[in-house]
Amino acid sequence: MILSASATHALRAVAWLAAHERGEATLGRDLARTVGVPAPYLAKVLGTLARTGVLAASRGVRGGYRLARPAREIRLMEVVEPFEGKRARPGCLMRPGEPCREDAACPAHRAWSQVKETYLGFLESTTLADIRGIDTRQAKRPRGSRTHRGSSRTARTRA
Amino acid sequence: MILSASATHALRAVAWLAAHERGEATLGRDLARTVGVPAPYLAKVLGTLARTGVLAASRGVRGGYRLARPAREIRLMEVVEPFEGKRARPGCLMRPGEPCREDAACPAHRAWSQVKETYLGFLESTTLADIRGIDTRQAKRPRGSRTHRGSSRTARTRA
DNA sequence: GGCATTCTGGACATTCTTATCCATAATGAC
DNA sequence: GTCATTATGGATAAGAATGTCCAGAATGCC
Repeated sequence: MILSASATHALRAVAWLAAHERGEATLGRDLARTVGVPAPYLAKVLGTLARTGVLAASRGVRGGYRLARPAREIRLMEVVEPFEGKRARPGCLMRPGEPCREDAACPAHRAWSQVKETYLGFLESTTLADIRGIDTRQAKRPRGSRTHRGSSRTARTRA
Repeated sequence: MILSASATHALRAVAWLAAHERGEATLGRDLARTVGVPAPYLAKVLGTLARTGVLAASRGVRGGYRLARPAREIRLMEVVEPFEGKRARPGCLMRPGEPCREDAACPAHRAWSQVKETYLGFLESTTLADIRGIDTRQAKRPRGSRTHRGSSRTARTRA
């Protein structure tokens, strides 16, 4: 997964907007339906995106959301960062919060730097136009399959 | 950050053990001190690691923890996975839970695959022996600097 | 102005992660 | 066997992420 649920919701909603740009704005509840996320929650996410300047929101009868700028001027990082916080820009593997120190060089240091660079590079250089082709709709779930979380964690009972 | 706090704790504790292998076992509280994590919590993490077969724990007077196997036979993935859960093995960018579909190919698909491969490759191919050189000790914090989290999230008040 | 429509904002509920506390079981030394 | 020592397990709490609910504000149309 890597990205948080909110960041993924944001990405999917925004990708759909990029793929279906037309004159009219898209309703929040319609976005929620195609993305497969509860509408009241997506509303929060969309609100953040509007404050950030990724989306332009308009109220009233013909209102809704649309991209604030052309798709190829919006980078994924911009969409994701407000929801990922610090996680969007990974630091040192062993001392989170501190920047990687070159002097503590070890085989793992180089490898980890490459992981970070690939990850950051992806978010910084990919734009919504690049994602446009993706089909954002949620696959219909098998009805009542709660994604099956938390089976192998610290708190687990057995093994 | 990318990795959860628990996974990072685990990594640091285990890396220290790899770097300081001697005859004796290391006490849980000593590990907690060098890693800079509250001892009662690290205990849980170490317990999980022991159940998983990464550490061998022994109780009593000369007890403590040591690596269950030689450092170069323990891969980072093995240490991290019990704490990262699904996140350890990232899936499709836009449809978390579902595997990436090649037929939905788009420029972003290739780039994202590369991110995943770099990340997975790092965890799967790096062993504790590779990390041995790292200095695991926590940098002394400026006294009362609570890492400063959660300033720019969905719930934030302004901007 | 009045009204339906749509986003906005705040409070609240729920779940997961992180962290703490304490009793208990295992171990080795005597 | 007794004792100090050390890990183990369960209950619990604080915090963040996620999700829900509802009143209110803006907008366009009549």
